[in-house]
Amino acid sequence: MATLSDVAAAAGVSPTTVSRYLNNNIALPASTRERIDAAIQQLDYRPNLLAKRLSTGRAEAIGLVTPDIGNPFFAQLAAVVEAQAERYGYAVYMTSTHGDRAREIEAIRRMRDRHVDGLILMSNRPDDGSLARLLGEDDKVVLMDEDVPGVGLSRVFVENEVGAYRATQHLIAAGHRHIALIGGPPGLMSVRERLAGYERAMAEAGFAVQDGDVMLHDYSRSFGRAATETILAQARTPSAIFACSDYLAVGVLQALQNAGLSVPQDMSLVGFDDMPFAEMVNPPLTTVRQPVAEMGRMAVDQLMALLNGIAAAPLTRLPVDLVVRRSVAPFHSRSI
Amino acid sequence: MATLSDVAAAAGVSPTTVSRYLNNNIALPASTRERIDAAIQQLDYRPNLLAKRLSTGRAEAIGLVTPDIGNPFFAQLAAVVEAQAERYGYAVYMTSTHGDRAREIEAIRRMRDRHVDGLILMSNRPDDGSLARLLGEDDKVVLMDEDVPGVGLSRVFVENEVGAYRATQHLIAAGHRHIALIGGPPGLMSVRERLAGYERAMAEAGFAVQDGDVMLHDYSRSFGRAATETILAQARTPSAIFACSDYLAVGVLQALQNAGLSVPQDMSLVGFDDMPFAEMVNPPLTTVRQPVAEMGRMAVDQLMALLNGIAAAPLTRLPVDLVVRRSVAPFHSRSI
DNA sequence: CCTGGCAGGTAAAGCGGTTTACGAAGCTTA
DNA sequence: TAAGCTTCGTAAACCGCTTTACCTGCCAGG
Repeated sequence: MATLSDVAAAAGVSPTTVSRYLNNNIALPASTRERIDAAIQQLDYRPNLLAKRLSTGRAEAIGLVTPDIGNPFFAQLAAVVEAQAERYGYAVYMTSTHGDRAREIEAIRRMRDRHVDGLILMSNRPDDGSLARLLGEDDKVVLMDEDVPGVGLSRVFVENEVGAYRATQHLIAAGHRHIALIGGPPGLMSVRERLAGYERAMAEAGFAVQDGDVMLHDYSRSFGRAATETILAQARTPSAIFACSDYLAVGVLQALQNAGLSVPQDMSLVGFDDMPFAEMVNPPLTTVRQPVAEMGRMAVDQLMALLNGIAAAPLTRLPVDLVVRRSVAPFHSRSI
Repeated sequence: MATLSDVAAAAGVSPTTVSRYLNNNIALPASTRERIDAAIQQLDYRPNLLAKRLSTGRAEAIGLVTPDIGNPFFAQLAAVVEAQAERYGYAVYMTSTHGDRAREIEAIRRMRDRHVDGLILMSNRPDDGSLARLLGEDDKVVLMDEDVPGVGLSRVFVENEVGAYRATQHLIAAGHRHIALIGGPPGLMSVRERLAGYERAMAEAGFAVQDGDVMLHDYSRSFGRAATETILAQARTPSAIFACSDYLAVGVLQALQNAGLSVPQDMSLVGFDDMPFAEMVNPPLTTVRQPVAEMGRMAVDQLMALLNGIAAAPLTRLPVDLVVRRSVAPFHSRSI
């Protein structure tokens, strides 16, 4: 590989000159420029980024920490983040934490080691304070999707409360009065907010939320299934379910199918996220769409602002949309 | 940030000593070791990887080039690759090419720039030779899932032909004699091989493959839909379809549903890939499972072998499995 | 008492860039 | 004609670590 010095020698100038020329901080006459360009061309010179980075202290890379890059939601987000980062000329390091504290910490370390200039962090477990402590010392971090309470970082979230409110309202408008909620880990911001939206809609409509109507555990398909089975075993079953994620909703769907019930005739269902598979399941799922593309872009934009020393917005809330498909039907009394 | 020299000064030794101690190539008495350890501890020293890399020339990172990290198939693969690379102490740079030649080339460039030590490359478009030319000069590259003809690189593929053969046989065993195939881009290795497996099964059973029974275009849902519409418009419609990807199969499912036909009663269907959504669609899709976890692991293992100067296997073929769900029924003549 | 070997280090030259500070030559301009 | 400004550049330190080659003192063996 040709180095800067090789180019300089070939062009008959000093390495300084070539470096400054390439970084646009020197004015050179056309003849010199041409000699340098020719040398670069001829030697097929490409700057060694490792050296550049050491020298400038900038890695021109960001880190993306996700719970699981194999999950379509995070994968989509990752795709957008990568595309947007690329527009700024930044590369993206990705790492999956698998809900593991050690790996979250490791990812943050990597940033400190100048592996990356900044970090976009998605967590999916309630923090016990250790993450907050670790992040407290950093500032080139943007939190996306889920909160880490107690740190003064820039955040990009969606309107969880409003989304849940609309989803519940949609069910209420269809005539449902007894609506169950199945949600993720208690303590997680998204869960709290979605629960709050549901409760607000129920309260405004004057409907009671009873014991056993709210089941929180995690955002998995298997919990959707288990929770549904529990619900069906109750004396008074609801006529509709609001599942706080599409994964949960698919679990609900499976449990209902196993029980010989059909959606939406026997049970109405609304999900959250609008995962790619939401329109492929049967029936196509009515759900709350998260603006994945915008989230990713916004997170990168905020991070770039931080890296350039511009104060980023402390909190961005992106709007969600109710996507009406075919998993909700008007309420009609029937015997389950 | 504390540097190596700071540690050395604090421990009363030279930087050389600290460096060699940390890299295990010096034998030191316990007292010195303890002084160095204490200094590291106290200064919270973490080596600057950028400097280390420049010095050693090793990035301890690999690149993963995928057509689209937002696609669940590639996302799953990415997750496995990342996990496996981590076990070797390597970080992963990911980039999506969006089927774009320029971005593929850019990704390969990045490796040359020593951004990464090696590359795992997944392409999804037939190469016109430009990729092969570019790769011809490299050797720390492993090809996964899809071929780039004409380069002498290590490859990790699945048994496409066998998978298609089994899928077709499964339909034949159910009594189907007229089976259509819907596939991806002609010219792509996976397409050619899957087509070959289908043709072999048909030939062995003594069934003709007729004009209009094979439709190739791309691996998208929309083509699955379009191809199915074309098939349904034909005079003689098949009783079963083998879709060369689950995305295609979902498109087929939608087109059939739109036409008022149900699967598997009116049409049997087998997919390929076993995407996460394959068991969520209705009916759950019978499909050929690719061993995603093994592919990813194997690709990383091969790459690590290359990086350590060990010759990697030129070609690894991983076995596939037919996953029987509910989209295939015994043939019975009926009027469509 | 000399020699050789081992334990316990160190100096210094990279790796390939960036950046600060400085300077020579040539041209104006008063 | 001297002062001053451009124009066109350069020398050298530095980023933080690795690595090669070497050095010093001490002890054992002959």
